[in-house]
Amino acid sequence: MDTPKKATQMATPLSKFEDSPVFNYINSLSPIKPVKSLPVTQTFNSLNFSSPPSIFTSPHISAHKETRFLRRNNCLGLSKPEFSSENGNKICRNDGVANDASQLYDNSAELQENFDPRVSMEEVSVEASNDSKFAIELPQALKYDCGSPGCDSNPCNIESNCMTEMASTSVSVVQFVQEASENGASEADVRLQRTCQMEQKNEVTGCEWESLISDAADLLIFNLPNDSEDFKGLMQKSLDSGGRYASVTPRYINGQPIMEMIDPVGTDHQNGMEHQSTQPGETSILNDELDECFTGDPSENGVTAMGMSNPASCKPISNLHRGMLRRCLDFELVTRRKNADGSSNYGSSVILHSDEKFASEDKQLVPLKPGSDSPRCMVPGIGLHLNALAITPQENKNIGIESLSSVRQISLPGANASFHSPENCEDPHHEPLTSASTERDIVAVENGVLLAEDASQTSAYLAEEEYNQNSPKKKRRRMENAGENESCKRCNCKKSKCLKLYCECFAAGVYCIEPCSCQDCFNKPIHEDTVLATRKQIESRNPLAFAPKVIRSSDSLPEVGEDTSKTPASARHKRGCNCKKSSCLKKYCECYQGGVGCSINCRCEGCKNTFGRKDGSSSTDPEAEPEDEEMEMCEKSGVDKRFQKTEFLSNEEQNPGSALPTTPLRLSRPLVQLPFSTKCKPPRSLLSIGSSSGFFTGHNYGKPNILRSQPKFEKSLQTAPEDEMPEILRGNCTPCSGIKTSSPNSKRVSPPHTILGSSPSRRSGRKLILQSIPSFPSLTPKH
DNA sequence: GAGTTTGAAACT
DNA sequence: CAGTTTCAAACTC
Repeated sequence: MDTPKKATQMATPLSKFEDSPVFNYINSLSPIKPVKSLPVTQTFNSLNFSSPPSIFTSPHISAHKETRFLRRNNCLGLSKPEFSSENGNKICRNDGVANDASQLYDNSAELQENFDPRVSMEEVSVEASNDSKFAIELPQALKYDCGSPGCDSNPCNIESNCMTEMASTSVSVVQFVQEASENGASEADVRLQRTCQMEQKNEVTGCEWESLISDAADLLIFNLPNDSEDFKGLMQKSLDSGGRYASVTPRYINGQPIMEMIDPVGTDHQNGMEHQSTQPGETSILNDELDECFTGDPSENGVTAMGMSNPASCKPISNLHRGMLRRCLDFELVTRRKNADGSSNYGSSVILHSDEKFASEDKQLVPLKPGSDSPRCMVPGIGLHLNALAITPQENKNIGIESLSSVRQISLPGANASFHSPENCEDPHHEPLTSASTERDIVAVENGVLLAEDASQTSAYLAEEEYNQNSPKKKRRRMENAGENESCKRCNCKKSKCLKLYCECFAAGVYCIEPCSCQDCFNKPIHEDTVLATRKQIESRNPLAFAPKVIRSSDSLPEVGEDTSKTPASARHKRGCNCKKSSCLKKYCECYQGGVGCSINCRCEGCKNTFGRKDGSSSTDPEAEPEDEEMEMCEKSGVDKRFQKTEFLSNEEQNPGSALPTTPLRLSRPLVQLPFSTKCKPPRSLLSIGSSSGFFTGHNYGKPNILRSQPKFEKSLQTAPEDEMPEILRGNCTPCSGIKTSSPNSKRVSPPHTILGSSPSRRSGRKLILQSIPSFPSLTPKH
């Protein structure tokens, strides 16, 4: 039914594409048929930055990423919307929300055009296959992505539905979805199933898919708890599809693989070999992103993906999951919490969002990678937001081991970690209570919308998480300290039961995990209620209790004028310190610890804060005082400070504006994470952040990296000559700014400084995020 | 690793 | 709001 239409539609678009020089170029490049499709995709891209086109658009990695994000978001949104509402249109819209695609969706004609290219792609690849496949093909492709990991027929259907929706055929899609949900007998479904089966044969596993499949109908329904799982599946699917799309297009361009990907079934026709490679690649796309984060080399992604063989397919899937998980960590945590032990429900939906955001924004998700990094570190270090990240590592491990099936587990451990699962501590990750909660809230409340809102939001969520972590300087410290070794280590509370701000974990909004040496700890998922209640109490007393302590002076702080000059980062400690003996030259001083200069708010005595004295001497003016000592301190802390500052800044950016106690975290997280994403690589503590940061682009990268590195740097710096340190610090400043900018919503949106600082635009973005995001992670998580 | 120092958080 | 106590991190040895 739809297929014929599509075919017709396709024809038009194809012609257009063919006309385009790009198309011709592509054709010339790739002997494979797909070439046509490629050009088309590109054209689409140019035409619409939106998701569908983007998916196909191979062109730029970034574009892909974006597309991924968009798509993911779309998918998510779609899935949710679909579930929530049966209207395909709505779904499309939701998808479109994140991306321009929405417009496309809105306009059937546009959609068709966009789709057409895809279809054309499919056709090309599938040509042998029936026209009807076109419509199906897209879905298949999507499925492919999802399915590659191991899709079940059902999942495929779902995916296909999503894809179709995503693609364009809102109506047809809807029908498909409905059919799938209802009967799953639609032709498209059948084909999809076939494709999925094919894929399954080729690739292995799709453990999650199984669940997804089983839940396909449910997914449509999407109920909260269980939905989470479904959501995950959906999200994953969507994500996968999205990611694949993006990746696919390029691949197509590069070679047939893409085509294959698109047409699992048809692809076989073309080249089994390619298929494998492509599939892996596709699946790997997301993985690649993740991997990129891990490896830090986006460029390699493609290679890795390609390199991945069938066996890899499984891995890729796992990777995908990782990405999903990572991104979703927070959400998962939340969901897990909700579900409590019921591991079954993941906050998948939420997670997906987060993941999507991360992935989308950053393909770099690297943060995810963090997982790859040392899981431990990730978990512990990350803290909340970070936690998620931290968790991710574990997740990654789990994922790797468990594979798709493990997804739940992974998600649980990783994302939820914080939420943890049932096992409080065991969950290694603390999870950012807040983040989890926030995620949940978001998911539950905003659902598709939030998701759709986009990566930016997701980033925001992440930022929140980060915030949580960041806000607690301590966490960073831990992270840093633990950094490499102790990453896992957290608190050592003995009397506070980890339910007071004395506890870094609690203060950070994360659950205590194994690394913690706390006694009688109640800051565990098991005691979620208690934790939340306590948090509320504390917040009731001091709404900003969980807000980041360091704020960007420029933005929120009134102090700004003064401090800005003082503090390198232009960040200040909200309350200021009361140091009397440390001269604000040790970490006892929160200002120093935070890498910010002391401000008017400080009541410190004998302030020698290298970052900026209360008097006005700026950190930049270290000479003023004991430079030597300070320098050293600075260096050590300097690095940290940088991080902290950057983080703080980001936080502040988020928070400051927020200044709102509750919300801040979320914001901060996203920001922080973004920067981190770039870091992906090594920084443990930051890992989480890094993962999030992945979104950010260049600027962010630098910052994130720095942040991550901090811990290491600190150590190294400590040992290193002072001179170097100062430089670093100096460098940090810029990085920080960059980070700031990037951090908030996502790199894209904001320009660095302006955004961070006071720039309204930035705020607006953040605000949006904040709004969408539940207030503090900690509180929300539970209920 | 144990003990001390420090300053924030919590309490009054 | 100020003073005191409690607490855990930071620091030192």
